[in-house]
Amino acid sequence: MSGYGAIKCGELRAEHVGKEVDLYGWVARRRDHGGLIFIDLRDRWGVVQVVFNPADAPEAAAQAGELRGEYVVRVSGAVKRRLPGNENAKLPTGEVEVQAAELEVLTTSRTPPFPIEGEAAPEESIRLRYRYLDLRRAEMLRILAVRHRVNKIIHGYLDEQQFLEVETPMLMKSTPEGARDFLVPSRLHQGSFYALPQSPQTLKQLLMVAGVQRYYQIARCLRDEALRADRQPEFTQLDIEMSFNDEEDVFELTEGLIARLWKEVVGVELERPFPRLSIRDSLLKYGTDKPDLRYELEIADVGDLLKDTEARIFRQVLDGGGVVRALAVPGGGDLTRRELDELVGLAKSARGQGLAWFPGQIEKFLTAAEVEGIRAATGAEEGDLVLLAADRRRRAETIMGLVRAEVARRRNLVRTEEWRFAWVFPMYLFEEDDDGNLTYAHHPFTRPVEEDLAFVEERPYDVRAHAYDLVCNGYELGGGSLRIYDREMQERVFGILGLPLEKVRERFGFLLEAFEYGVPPHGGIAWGIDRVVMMLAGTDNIRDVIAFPKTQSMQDLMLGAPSPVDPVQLDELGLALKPRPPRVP
RNA sequence: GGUCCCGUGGUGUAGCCUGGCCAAACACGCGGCCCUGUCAAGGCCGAGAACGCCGGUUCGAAUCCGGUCGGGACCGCCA
Repeated sequence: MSGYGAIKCGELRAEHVGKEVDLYGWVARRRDHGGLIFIDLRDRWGVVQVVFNPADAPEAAAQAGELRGEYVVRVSGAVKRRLPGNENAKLPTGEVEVQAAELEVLTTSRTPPFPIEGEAAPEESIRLRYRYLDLRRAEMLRILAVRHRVNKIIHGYLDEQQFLEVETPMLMKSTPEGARDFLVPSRLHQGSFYALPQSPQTLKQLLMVAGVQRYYQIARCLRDEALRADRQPEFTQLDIEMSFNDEEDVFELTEGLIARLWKEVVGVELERPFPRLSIRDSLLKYGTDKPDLRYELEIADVGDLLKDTEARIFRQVLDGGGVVRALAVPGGGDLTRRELDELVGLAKSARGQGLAWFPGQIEKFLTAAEVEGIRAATGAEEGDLVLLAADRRRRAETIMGLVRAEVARRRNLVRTEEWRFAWVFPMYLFEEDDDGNLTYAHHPFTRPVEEDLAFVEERPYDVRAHAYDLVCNGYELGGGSLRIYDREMQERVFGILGLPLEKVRERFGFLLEAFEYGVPPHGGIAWGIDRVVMMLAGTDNIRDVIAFPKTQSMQDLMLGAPSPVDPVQLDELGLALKPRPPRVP
């Protein structure tokens, strides 16, 4: 076989006219005229028409009658300019065709379970079951190519900037915080487990101690958490860390790379620098930490305006320490009851009580001054509808964030051609855990804004961090922080977190020890490469940018994973399966 | 842990709300025959689903109800 260097089907052009070629590819279509037979031959580069004419190649023409979809063939023949009037403007190869002299069927194919040609993808489970056929579709090969290009540009850019790519282990150590780990039992150390990396976070910090100074890695990360349209258990990060830097260096580097990617992959010149938005404003105005800025619709806090309200639903929430947030829907006065109910349903899906609105149900419980105040705060104009959510702060934000996005979508307010990047910065250092206790928002090594430590005792949740997220069009594309390098500062933070040094040592002793040997100030960022590729490929689904993804229930429908294993394997590992508790009907 | 949507020949859909006219329609695909310039080729003929599965309601269920399995979206979760 010498087809490797052969010309590609999809690359044939008028300039090749007169050449004798060998073509290798898949049969995309057969048009059999009884005498003449046309074959569309497809490879990764595209499709070209092959003509079999019994008058000049009877044997090949006879064989061609037996061809079926997805047969893999070799065709040799001459590239010819198509007869005038027979060109196909829809095909890049449409000016030419190959006059077949010889046909060799390399392999046959069963009728595929779904069409490889054609735009519409079949149901997801079928695509995943036959992923190799799904990937054969031009759209999927195109996305694979986008991903390849992204990786290549990343390598090139960071190499120019003198970054060193370093690989870190897949068999790591489990830590109780963060996402749930995937565990790997140790055979040699029975009863002990490795953990697959959630991210190379601690290792890249050690590489800074090592003096690498500029590190990056396109790293596979694994988290055993619930899936979403933009989340897979296995995903890929561009992990970056540098020394002697501040966040401005991270922003500059990142923006430069993002700008290059957008320019080279989709031909878009991005405006820089990216705007910045504090986490406080983001949650308040957009109800999310990853705002979509392609539409306005700002949420307003109207709790103060209602501090003396008689309306019971607001009274109760406000007295209970909750908040009231409001959003004006431009021209929303014409929303039907049904549409309003759907928005209420959205609020309920976030476990909220619902929504209030005016003009409408809530108006009779509010004073004219309150209504006017809220209208002013939300910028509502004549004919607008004002939606209100009253709840605990975090929940009210979630509800309003969902409502804001839904309203924008329904009313076609999203400027879909725009790329609205922003840095969410600064972020908070601490947050409240489920039990109302203070915990870290990112990880315990995130560097606080030093001046804010002055009020850490009184208002710990207002302490800012040198931490940032990169967002675009409602997606979080990456996040990072500067790290604490000063021992005193680190111990102080542990103290505030109520983490006894002993406890910390158990988990992160290796890191703390390393930091005793001359640690450079450092910080970095990690991007979700899958999401970057999603944006550049124009899909809203992470499964489309991963060659072999898992379903929402974390199964691989093609491999049939996960699967039970041979008891012998379990025994070798010193593992025994617990009987499943019987189902209680 | 929870909420919601979807599941009809190989594929994509219609039918389901308003049960009987549905052993189920349409398109593509598939098989056969005809056809020397098509390119979503065309023409003729044909095969193919008892409606994911289980149970219930009913004289009667693809259609209503419950459960279950599979896929998806979301909330929680994802330092």
